[in-house]
Amino acid sequence: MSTPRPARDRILDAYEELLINEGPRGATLDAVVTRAEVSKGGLLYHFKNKEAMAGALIEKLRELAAADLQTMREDPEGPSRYLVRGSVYVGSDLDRALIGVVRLAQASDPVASDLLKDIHRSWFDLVQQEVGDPVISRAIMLLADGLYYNEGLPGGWPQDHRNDRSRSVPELLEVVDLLKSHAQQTSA
Amino acid sequence: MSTPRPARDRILDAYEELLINEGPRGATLDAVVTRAEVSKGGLLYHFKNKEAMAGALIEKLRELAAADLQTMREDPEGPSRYLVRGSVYVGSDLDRALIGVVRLAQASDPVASDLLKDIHRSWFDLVQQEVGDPVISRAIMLLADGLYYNEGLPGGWPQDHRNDRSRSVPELLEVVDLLKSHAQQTSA
DNA sequence: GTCTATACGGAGATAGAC
DNA sequence: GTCTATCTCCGTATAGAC
Repeated sequence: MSTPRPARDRILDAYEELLINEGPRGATLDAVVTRAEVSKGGLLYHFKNKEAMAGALIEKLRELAAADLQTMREDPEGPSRYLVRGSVYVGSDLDRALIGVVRLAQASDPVASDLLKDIHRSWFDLVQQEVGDPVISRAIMLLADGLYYNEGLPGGWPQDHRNDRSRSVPELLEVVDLLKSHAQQTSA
Repeated sequence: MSTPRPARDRILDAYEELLINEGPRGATLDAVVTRAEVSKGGLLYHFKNKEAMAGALIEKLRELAAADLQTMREDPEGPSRYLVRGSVYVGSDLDRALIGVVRLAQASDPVASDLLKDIHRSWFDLVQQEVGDPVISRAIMLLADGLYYNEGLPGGWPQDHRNDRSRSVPELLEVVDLLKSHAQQTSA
């Protein structure tokens, strides 16, 4: 007998999922309500309106991202490799919240955009601390961004399945190492 | 006395612009109609419905992309550098159509996704012909993708204005050259 | 804490006048 | 070829019952 998942959590998960798969347009209250198996009134008890629901998702991402940043700082492989590794969508809580909020940002939600900006900047700062050279750091960031968009966003680009995700990551990590070592040579 | 721009063109331009700036959600018939300065009936004379309007934009992109691919093939700097150069949004016809269609794909339009897939694959094929190594080719593609998303999509990621676009491109082209030269060493 | 009923507006689309 | 008028549906939100 597992306790049924609280309605509030079911609602937020459903909203997140719909944002990812259908986009902001598809993430209507009706759709959320159906997916979460609550009534419209039930939803609106937990979240005053749609904006409040988006706000809750954004807050959730803020917390998950802060925790992840700490992990990134402490990762023995270093921030660059951690970042690229983490830029393939595997459906973790962080992945889902992140892509959901990206969708909101794409729909011109300024709070969502601001948070993403913060997160992205934190990543960049860590990478640059490790790598030194800002141009190489930027190239690594772009590589990770491309990866995220390529594979994580349904319809963002083609998900080109010739390149099997799991196989291609170690190869990309070698490219990252190549770039890092070049940055060291330059600074020396 | 310049002849007024035909209504059909004005409509398509307005739709494109709204897709880019407001997303599919904001690109309503009402909004298009206002921006293009036609009536709703006028719009629906030229395009039977919203889907037809999207279809026209997709066709427009198909033609622009085909022409661009030819240019890419013939560019003396080679496909890789051409691609990265072209991956900063400068508001060309191709840029605008491309981002517009990306938005449609994000809203789960399968025709839009398919076309983007084709375009992306064509780019990859040219890059790989030039570079040889598939992993390096992929890294270059990802770099270009990241660039496009970073700078081209309002809200996609942060547009981090610390990195001035125009200044950063030549630096990134050097990274591309670095990757290319590494691919040659590997194959030798 | 969750439900039903309902008001309200916005968006897509049709019919037909000019 | 472009306009106005109008219909319908869907999505958000409120009120109030259980």
